[in-house]
Amino acid sequence: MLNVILPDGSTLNYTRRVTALDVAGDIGKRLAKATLAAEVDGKLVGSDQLLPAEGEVRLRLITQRDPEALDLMRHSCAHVMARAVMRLYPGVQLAFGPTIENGFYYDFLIEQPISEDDFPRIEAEMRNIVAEGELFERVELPRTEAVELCRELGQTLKVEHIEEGLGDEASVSFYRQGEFVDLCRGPHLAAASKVGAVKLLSVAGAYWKGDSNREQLQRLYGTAWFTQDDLDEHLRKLEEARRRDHRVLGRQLELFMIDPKVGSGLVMWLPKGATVRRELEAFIYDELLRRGYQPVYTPAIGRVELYETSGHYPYYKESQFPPIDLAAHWGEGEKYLLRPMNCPHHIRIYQSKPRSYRDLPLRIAELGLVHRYEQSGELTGMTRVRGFTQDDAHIFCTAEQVGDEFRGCLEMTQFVLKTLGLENYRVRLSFGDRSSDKYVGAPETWERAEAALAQVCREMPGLPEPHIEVGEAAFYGPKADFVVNDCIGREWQLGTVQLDYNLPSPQRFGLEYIGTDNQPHEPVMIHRAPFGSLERFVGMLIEHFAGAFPLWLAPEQVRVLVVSQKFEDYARQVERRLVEAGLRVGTDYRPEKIGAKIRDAQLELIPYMFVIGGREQEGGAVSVRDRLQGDVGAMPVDEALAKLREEIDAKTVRRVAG
RNA sequence: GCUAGCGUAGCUCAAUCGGCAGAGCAGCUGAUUUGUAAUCAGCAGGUUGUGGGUUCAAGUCCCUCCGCUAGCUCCA
Repeated sequence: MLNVILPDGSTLNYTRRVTALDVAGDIGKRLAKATLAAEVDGKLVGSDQLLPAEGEVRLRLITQRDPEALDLMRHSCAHVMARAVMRLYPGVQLAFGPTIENGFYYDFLIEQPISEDDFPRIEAEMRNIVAEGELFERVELPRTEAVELCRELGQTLKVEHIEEGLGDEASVSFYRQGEFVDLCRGPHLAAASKVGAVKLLSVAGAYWKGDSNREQLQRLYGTAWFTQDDLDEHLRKLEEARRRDHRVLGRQLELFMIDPKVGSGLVMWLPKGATVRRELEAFIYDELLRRGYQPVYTPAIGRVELYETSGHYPYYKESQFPPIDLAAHWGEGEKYLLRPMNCPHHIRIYQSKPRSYRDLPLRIAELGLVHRYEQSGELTGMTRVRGFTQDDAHIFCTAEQVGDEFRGCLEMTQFVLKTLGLENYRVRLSFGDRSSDKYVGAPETWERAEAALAQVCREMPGLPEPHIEVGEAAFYGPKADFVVNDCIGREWQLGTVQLDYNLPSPQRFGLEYIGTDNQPHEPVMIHRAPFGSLERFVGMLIEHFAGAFPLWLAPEQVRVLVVSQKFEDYARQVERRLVEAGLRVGTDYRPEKIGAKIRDAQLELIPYMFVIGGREQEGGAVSVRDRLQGDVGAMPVDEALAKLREEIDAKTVRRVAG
């Protein structure tokens, strides 16, 4: 006899074999109709799978309301799409078709390229399949028979996957829908008819098993929701993201440009973007000084030997601009590298004189310009570029000081992110993989460093529980990366704090300090660039604020508008006072109607407008128009000025969305 | 780097089957002197990304290179 325990504690007993769907049917007809799958003793299974004959099982029925449901439906949706593609393109080889955030994809090996023009056909075929409403039927086969089946079906990628990827499994499962059979762990919806509103989004290349030496597949991306409304809402969000694209806003608002004649991936900051950057830099420098960092300036190139010593040149040779070889041009001279990182220069500053334990921790900071030859397909706006400015610093300290210093880095990052209204972020701890030979240094050193990082993160007030990812570390040490959510929930990987026991070692630069025992010791290095690069950081801020920066960052903080050119003299007096008070002021003295001037200033996302006409001139006042609230009335110039000053000094973030 | 798509005026876009390159905004000139999201008129703006090919004829078809977009691979 089988004893089925439901989440509310009630139980049902069966002497015959039943499926989750049978149980749902015994509870209620509507529940049975709504049931998409089931969780049996914590494991997700199809609703049509037989429960054990006897014993006791905990059963939870999954309906649209459950968080797993969407994922399940999207997975079935991937199968429906694959089936549609196989009907339309004979000879297709199937690869993988998992769910992803908000949707799913499926990888196909086909000779003939699929383009977005083909989407309507594929979608139509998918609708046919959903209308046919066939059942997803689970079939378990012994490994050898499974291989045989895939061979018969001509699915050689699946054959390879069973033989190499699923080598340990005694049996493997398939899902069958009419003529369509696919290797799949499941579970699935009971039938294709439960698939909701679907839209194909894009097609792109992908490598078989993620290996760039293997076959290139065609990956079809789609999104799926239970209702048309949910789908429409999702498409609206995608549209919203496009509207905030920093590449579009960057051009519209004249913040930055990238010119192919100068070079791909090389950002030029236009005056308005430069203003935003300058304010951020000033803010960051203030915080660095407050926290005992010592700013330096060092050159953007260095001799190749320097990077051979650090190990970066051999390791990352392919992704650096090739050395400048003076000998090749002039018959004699050395080779220089456009620096791909700042640490060697800072290390040489450390080594410029003997260091004592009294000098430590030594914190050397620089907004350092570095260049890396990123692959052409990687370049994107300001977020992935070939020349960028790291908010870099290197901390040289004793092993005992590592915890405190690491904590200090986290604290400063928290403070800066909070100031910008970026309250949602996570910390990803990237650890080494002991089984890989990619990493340098002794395993004990790694263990110690990783334990220290994890402990500090866990003890840090206000910091979310860190996610640990093994195998993501830099080759010289573990790191903590900041992944920030912007106001529409997208993730941005920004900066990083990294422990380094490698560069100070005798095999590299051989750093030393004299300890209290009058003996030389090896310091530990911390690399930290909590915002990554200014380029990426500002790119993220543009999208986060949708181009409407808080007053302290806004390139133009106030625009003085005259109702008629008759009032220009008074307006110029007001303008002068604002400029003298340190505000960034623009003016509009065109012989235009006031409505047109306001419209232009609104579209340029200028936070405040001071409107001046006869009434203001008589009263020594300005009419203040707030970009967000509209007309807020007239007030004396001093009062308006004080209001703005206060908002600037407080670095107020008034609104990020919209 | 790979796969696919794309590249027309400063910007956003049009140009039927291969048949005289066009509009709006921005710009310039003139008129208008305006009270809280677009005043009117005129003018100018182009070797259709580059180089080659097919054709009587190429923005349109083919090839090369450059660039951009999506994704993959990479990311010190």
